[in-house]
Amino acid sequence: MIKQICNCENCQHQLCARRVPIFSTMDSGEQNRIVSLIIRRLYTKGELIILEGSNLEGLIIINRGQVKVFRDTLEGREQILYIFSEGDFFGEKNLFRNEQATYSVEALEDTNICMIKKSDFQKFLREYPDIGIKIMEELCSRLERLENTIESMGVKNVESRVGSVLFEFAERYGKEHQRGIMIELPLSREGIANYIGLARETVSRKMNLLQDEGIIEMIGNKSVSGNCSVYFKR
Amino acid sequence: MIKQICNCENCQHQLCARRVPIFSTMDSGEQNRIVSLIIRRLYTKGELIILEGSNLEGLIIINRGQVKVFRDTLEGREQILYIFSEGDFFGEKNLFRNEQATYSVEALEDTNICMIKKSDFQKFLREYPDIGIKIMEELCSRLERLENTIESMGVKNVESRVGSVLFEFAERYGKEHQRGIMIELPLSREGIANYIGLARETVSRKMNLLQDEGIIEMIGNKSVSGNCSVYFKR
DNA sequence: CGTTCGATTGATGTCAGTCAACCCGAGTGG
DNA sequence: CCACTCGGGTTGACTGACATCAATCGAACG
Repeated sequence: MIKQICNCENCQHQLCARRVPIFSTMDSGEQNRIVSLIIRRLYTKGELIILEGSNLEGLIIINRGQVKVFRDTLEGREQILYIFSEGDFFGEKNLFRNEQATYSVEALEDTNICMIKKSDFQKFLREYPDIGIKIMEELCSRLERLENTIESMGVKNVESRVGSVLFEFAERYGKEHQRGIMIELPLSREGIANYIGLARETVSRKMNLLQDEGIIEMIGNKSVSGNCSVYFKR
Repeated sequence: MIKQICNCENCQHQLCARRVPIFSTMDSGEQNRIVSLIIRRLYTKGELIILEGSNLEGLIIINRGQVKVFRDTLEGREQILYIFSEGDFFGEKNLFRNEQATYSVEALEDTNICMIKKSDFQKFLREYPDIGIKIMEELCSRLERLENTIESMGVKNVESRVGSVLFEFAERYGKEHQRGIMIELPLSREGIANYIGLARETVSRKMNLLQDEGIIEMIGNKSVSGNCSVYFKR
């Protein structure tokens, strides 16, 4: 069996700088400079990476794993804002302003992160405008995703909202399969509910409905170790 | 009486480059270079500036006036995403990617805009990384606003959603007044409804409720020439 | 085998959307 | 000056969809 990921410190560092889209335009000498500045951390599933209201020390990039970004609302509900995985970054809001985090971040699975201190990163940003452009592109696509979310939340048809979120997961994590696109859901029913602002029971019901209509097919409904999977049919 | 705004072409150009936060870090020589590249246009109230799906030629900056950014949904509703006014910019999404506009933009009042062609702007961006940083900051605060919107849409308490949007307007357009913060609403009831995803009647009812509770006070309810105003009480 | 936790299902209540009527101020035109 | 229309705002009654509450199920795990 081939060992797919080398676990030594150096390779992980390399991976981080090389795999991440925002550094992709730099040559390897420049990437090495970044590598030398990176601080690594490992979080286990369920661990809190950032607590809403705390201070952020720098830009955080996910090297391996998956996290949810969320807020706990006054009403006691949890609103999930983003699901981030390998290559995604966060903490960018606080690179310039000195404000507290506006959200909490929790590891959905065991997760390796790389951190670049605010001051270091600012230096790079001025030296390599292309990094800034990459970040802008990413921020723009996040804006677009949030705009889509708001549109679909404003338009109220709950069933299509559930469909949309499954479709979003299919695009990001789906694998081609003869029966359709196979998705390992990153979230439980409750998680999905918190992502799109519904009650968990409603998500349950609507997913059954989508299955009855032949749009999706659920497999291993119950938690087989992680969440259930879904086929998005063609 | 002092003429507050000079209407000659040059001054308007100057204003545009000087007033806009994203160019604020440049010295006047650099600003003049930008000025020379700007294309100006005037739109009258109600006029469409951008149609969803059309091609964008560059970055657009609002010099004077106010616009709404929205999408027409399949269900026949209009979802307003942003209200932009003097100094705000849009079209940034298409500076790098060559995609069609994902929203329409309409002038809410007579509006002067300045446009910088995509290619010109990209050059500036690479020359002055600070511009990029300013844009990133602005994109981040838009993200934050959308995140707030999503949280409040997900959390469903309709009355506080109406309150939040009034508070947002108060922060952006409010003037101090002995009775509270005076806001000239940029949107009609229907507009507000389309902004936060409610029915116009519901907005009406909830605003009355907020008034009964002594949180706001409405003046000149009916359209006296533009929209009604509101005091946000202390 | 019992416990736990997520998912499901059913019954019920509530709140916002919808439909319809009406109000009111502003134009308009005779 | 008055009658008319027009458009936004308001109000009331009704309805339906989703939240809520409660019970049950079923897989995983000790």
